[in-house]
Amino acid sequence: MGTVLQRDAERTRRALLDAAATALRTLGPSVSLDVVALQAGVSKGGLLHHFRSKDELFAGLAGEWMARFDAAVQTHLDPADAEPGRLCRAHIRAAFDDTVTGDDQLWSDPAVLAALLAVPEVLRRARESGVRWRSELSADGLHPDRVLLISRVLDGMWMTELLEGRADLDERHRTRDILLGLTRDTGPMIAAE
Amino acid sequence: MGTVLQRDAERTRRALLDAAATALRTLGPSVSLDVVALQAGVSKGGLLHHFRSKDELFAGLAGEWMARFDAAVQTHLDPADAEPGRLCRAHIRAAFDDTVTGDDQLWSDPAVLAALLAVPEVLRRARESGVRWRSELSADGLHPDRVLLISRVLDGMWMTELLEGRADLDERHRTRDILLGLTRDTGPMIAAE
DNA sequence: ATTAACATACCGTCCAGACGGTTGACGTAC
DNA sequence: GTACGTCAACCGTCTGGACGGTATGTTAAT
Repeated sequence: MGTVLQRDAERTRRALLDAAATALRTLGPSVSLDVVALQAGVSKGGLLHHFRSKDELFAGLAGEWMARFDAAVQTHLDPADAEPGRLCRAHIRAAFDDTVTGDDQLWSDPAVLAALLAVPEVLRRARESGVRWRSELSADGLHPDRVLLISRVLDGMWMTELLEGRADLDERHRTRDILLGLTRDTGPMIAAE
Repeated sequence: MGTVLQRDAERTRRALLDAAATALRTLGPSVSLDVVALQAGVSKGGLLHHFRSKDELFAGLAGEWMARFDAAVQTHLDPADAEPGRLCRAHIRAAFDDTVTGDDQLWSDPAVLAALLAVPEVLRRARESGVRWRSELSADGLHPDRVLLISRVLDGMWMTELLEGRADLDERHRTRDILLGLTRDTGPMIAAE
């Protein structure tokens, strides 16, 4: 049968990351390793076996966060869509996906993101991904001004959710539809021209 | 002559807040009171005289930040502008003001903002201001969709600067002009209709 | 003299990380 | 198939230092 890891290391690693995210959301970046370990049902020694330092734990969190982000975008890529702006549309649909639930919901909590970005080392890593996403979106075939606007709005969603909580469904749908319209050349033009 | 405060309490208070912001940017929210006090040229006892606890210091930081934000918007309010969207335009011009310098620049550093928002208590206060700004902008006489889009983009600027650094001048100007155009009913329409 | 504005010394707690152990899975040899 | 070596996965404890906050002095303005 499938290789069952000895004592399921991967499982505990996941549990540790989930616990860290949970604790981060409620306690901010000042969480202690003890709390995370306890929450994950592991001793502190066990935690330090998987992440040799607190920074490494945070780095792992950042990696997990970005991996989930990439995966979410990938999920929302429409195979039937071959027109310019398809990647933008995937980003938009991923950002406004309201069907996420369970553990995944934790990782889309803006408070977790804020706590993560407050850690200088994490911020450094996030910047690298930031420029990658930027270049990918730029190569999506849309007018630069449209990409510019869409990117800023998507970024803004995080900040807005952090400051005002998640908006009601109607507003979210309006925002999403405006953005999706911006990805269609037939949609209302916004760039000066 | 003008009331010179005894031993210039106001001055040291400012110095403490500036030092806290500086330390916050480089060290994240785990900054210690000792570091802040040292940086401000004050003993820890002196710090605790002005801010009786660490939370109070953070609360003071948040208050200062929001006060500076309000002041910046106020500065960019055009008295000669009486048309709908004047408050939105002030927000936009404030967000894209590149002439800020010196101490003020520190307070417009997104890393400071991120570190602040990671503190749960600060986040709570920020939320109150968030809904206030929102209602003010809604009463600015513009189409709701336009306000929606503009607000999101302005919020997004913080996140973008945090993740990618400040964009070059050309891009900033383009973004600003797009937004300013959105505040004019004669500008290109974006709302479905 | 009184009070605000600091400084100094100190205490109790918390916490990151080190360290030495223990347990269980897996291969290997017989 | 069983005894054994080995290595990753994990546990529990300890410690040195950092850190928030208190308690108490000291100085300057009014």
